[in-house]
Amino acid sequence: MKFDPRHLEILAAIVDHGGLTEGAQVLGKSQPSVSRTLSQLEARIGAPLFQPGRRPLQPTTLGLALAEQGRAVLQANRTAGEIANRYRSGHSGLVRIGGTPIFMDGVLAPMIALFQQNVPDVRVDQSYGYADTLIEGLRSGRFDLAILPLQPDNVPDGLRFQPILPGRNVIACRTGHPLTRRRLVTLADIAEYPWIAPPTESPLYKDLHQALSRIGARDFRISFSGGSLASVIGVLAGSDSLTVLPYSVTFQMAPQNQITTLSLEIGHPDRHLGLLFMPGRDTSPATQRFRNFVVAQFEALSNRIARRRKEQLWR
Amino acid sequence: MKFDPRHLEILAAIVDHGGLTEGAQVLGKSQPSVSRTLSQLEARIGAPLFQPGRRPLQPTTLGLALAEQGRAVLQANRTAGEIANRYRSGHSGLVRIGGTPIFMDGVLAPMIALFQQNVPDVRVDQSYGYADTLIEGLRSGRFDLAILPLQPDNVPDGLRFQPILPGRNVIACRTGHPLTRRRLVTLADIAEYPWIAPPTESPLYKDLHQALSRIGARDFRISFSGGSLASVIGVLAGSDSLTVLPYSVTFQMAPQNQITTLSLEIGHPDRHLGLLFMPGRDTSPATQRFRNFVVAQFEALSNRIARRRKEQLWR
DNA sequence: TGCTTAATATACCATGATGTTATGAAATTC
DNA sequence: GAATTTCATAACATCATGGTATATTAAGCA
Repeated sequence: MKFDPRHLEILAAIVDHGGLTEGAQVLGKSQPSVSRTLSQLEARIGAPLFQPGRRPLQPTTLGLALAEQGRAVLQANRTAGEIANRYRSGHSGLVRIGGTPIFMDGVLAPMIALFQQNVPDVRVDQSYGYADTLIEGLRSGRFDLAILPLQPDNVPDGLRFQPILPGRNVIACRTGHPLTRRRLVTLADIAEYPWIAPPTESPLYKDLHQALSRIGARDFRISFSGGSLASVIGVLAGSDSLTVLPYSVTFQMAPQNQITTLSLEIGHPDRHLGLLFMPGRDTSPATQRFRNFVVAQFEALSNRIARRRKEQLWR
Repeated sequence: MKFDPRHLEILAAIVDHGGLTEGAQVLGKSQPSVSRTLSQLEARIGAPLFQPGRRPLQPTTLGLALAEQGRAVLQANRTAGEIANRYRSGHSGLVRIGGTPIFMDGVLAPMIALFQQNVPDVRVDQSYGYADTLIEGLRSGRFDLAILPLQPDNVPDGLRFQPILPGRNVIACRTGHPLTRRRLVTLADIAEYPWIAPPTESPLYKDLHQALSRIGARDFRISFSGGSLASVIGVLAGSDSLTVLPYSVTFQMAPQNQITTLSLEIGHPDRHLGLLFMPGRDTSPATQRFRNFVVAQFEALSNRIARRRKEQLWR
């Protein structure tokens, strides 16, 4: 024998609220509607679910047993609603992000950790990639969100770019590096040190070349290249090599006291770090929540950077 | 957010059977119907429950979580069906029987025990009463079934009577009673022993008087009266008193070896022991099962009595 | 008892969800 | 790239559900 689970729900409501009228109220239905459903149920089963001819409507044993199952249905329904609500409010779900490795490792990873402290049931799938890969991933729906440096006037068709930080690069070295003792670093000073180069596909790689050629450096020596941020930092901290890094990355890593920046101004690329996504596709609530969170975090980061600069100028 | 529990069931079926088509088959619905329900669900939630653009239809995390609740609904629904089936087949429920005390205690109680060995989830509510009470109880719906001695041509209006044993009374005494040694008991023999009388409302009481007057006994002495079967047997077994009991009762009690019967024929009342019930009222399956069981048991009892009598005659 | 009140059942109608068949579109498979 | 499987869409019928109005019935009370 097969029931309509809604009928079991209704039975449970009647039993639990002691009467047809109250049960109907709780269910948000009219009393006659509930009454008829009950009649149908009893007719289907061929047995009374309530003592017949009793006005405060007392359930039979059978009625009680079935109401129990109705409660189970109600419960499952409720938790299903909960699950959906959590999803719709962005408290659970999946965010698939892609981004350039250095930013991902240096800036975003700590933010993801913070995000998941607030919203632990949102799973974040992170992938590495450079512009072309990321754009393709967004278009094909493999990513919900990409984070990468981009020229704001060069945004791919059909995608939206939300800048979050100006692309400002600096020359980084280990703390305690000989050059950090000098108040003013000249081109001649840096010439003798080897360089760590990012992977060739990385935009930073082009930045490095551009910056060095702009300040007139030529024939610089590359001692290490192609590593992730972790290996770059590892080599940097254990040698007197120099490298080019986004300022945001060095800023975020400042507390660890492993690396620092040289006070040699190099030109800034005309790119902005930002979030890229497809405005057409209906993004999941979790993704939206994550995007808002990242934007807010970068806002905060930007403020901290500005304050820091003001302090340095003041000194 | 509130769901239709049937939709959750459908979702669970799709997930568990790996696809829309198979899910629909299991549910006994057409594939388009299930497909639309799924679309509606996704539309309501505003999120895909299955990876879009995948043909063997793989569920998302959200889909899996909701399917889990759907399974819970399905499970509750299944056990509700089980409960109903058990009820409808008479394997659970309530039987309210009323009957005359002596028969209830002496004959029916052991049968109830046997019945509940087969069908342990059927509850039996037993009440004592004599004809008028029982008839009134049946009419008012307080009893499902009554067991009592009745004249078959004197059945109350609107009730049906199903005879199960002829009303045959015997004179009972303790085993080892002085009279049991005699091959033939005469009126003079029994005159000196006191009598145990059933309660005055009991039909047995009238039977006792009728029987004794029919065999010519007058001025018999009543030493004890009004007790239930247990007290009657108690007094009977502990004294040389005599009493009148239905033969079925003494037969059932023979194995205990407490009481026996005198070979003094007394007249039989024109009543039959039988089941009384209202044919109009829809009896519960458990009641029907119980009635069938009791009838069968009495059939068997009747056979045993007949065999026993044959054996005795043979001797 | 008989009256009053509260609770439940019934009648009737409207509507909307569900089910069906027929058919189209898309993704896998070979 | 054709074949096949799988899912989505369209159009329509129908039945269950929900509503309002009203009758019926049990409980409570004088």
